[in-house]
Amino acid sequence: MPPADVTRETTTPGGRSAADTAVETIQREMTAFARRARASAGRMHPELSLVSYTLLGHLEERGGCRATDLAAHYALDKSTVSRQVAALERAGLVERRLDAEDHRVQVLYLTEAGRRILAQVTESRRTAFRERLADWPEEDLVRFAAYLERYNAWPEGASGQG
Amino acid sequence: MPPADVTRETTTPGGRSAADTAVETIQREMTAFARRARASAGRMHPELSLVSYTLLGHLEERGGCRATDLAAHYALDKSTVSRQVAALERAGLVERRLDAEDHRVQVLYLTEAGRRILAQVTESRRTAFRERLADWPEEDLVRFAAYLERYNAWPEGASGQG
DNA sequence: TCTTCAAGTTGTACTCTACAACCAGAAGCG
DNA sequence: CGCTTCTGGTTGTAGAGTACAACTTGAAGA
Repeated sequence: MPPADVTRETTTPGGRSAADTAVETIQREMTAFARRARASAGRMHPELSLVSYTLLGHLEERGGCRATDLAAHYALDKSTVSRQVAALERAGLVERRLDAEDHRVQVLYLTEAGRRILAQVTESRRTAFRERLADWPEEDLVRFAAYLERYNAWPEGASGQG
Repeated sequence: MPPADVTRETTTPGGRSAADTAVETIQREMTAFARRARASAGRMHPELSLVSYTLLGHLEERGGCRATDLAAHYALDKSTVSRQVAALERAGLVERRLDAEDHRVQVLYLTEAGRRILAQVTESRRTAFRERLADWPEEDLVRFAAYLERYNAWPEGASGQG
């Protein structure tokens, strides 16, 4: 693990910049988080997987979109989305309506049940997050949120993971 | 989505505390990250899944441990760990040695090949992270890293996700 | 019209995962 | 000692999530 050519200010006694160490930590912690998230989400909400949850969330936010848009936005294969959507439809959480303009596309909408489930899971997730972040000073919460947004703003197709 | 009874200082014009909004954002962004991480890690390093990677990493860090320890540490079923370890052994990345004391346990060690692959994937992941974080001021990197560590320090079994 | 493109579906296969049933060695206890 | 119980690990089975390839159907252009 060579020190690499970062040209930043601070360096620790070990010759490694503080930025280097921080990047290392960010990598490790993001990885740890990712590893656990899916499983623990599944344990908490067996009725709605992490993927289904985010798909429903996107639908709610957009108010309706095409399967292809979901695939592109989440970097999933269209077959995967097709099956996910089919499952959500079977469960009565989304409905599809043929586009009047283009008969190939079907626009997806949340049903009432879908909206309800989504709100319910969102609320329970919110509670869990709130509990977890309960003793953080507001200032830190705001900064952490900003960092995450900035981190995730990285374009989907780029090389960085996540 | 009711405002909920948070009793913190700042409130926005909309009557929602800044802390509330921040928690919301943290939840959304962590979820988004988790959803994408596994797939993108898999695309980047087909030779070493995210799970295998973290298992090898743990082995390197600890210098050898039991399958049960891995299962406990990562909240995985022992059967899952058993199969993962079997695959890693087939690939020649780890080796098992029977414990002299207790003939039920097999202690796992990284092989040379395992150490090499791990270093290689770590390096390539590090590069990707570095690229992604290239234009962050050092101060922000350090703070972000600290926040993540603090966030992940939440005990494994607790209700918060991740 | 003929070709090419785009949206979705279906067949197939692979990985990760959990749960349950099981085996083998260890430990405690009569 | 011998029985029960506990612990570490493997195997059978099943299900979710995913990708890739092949296909269908409708739209758009040459």
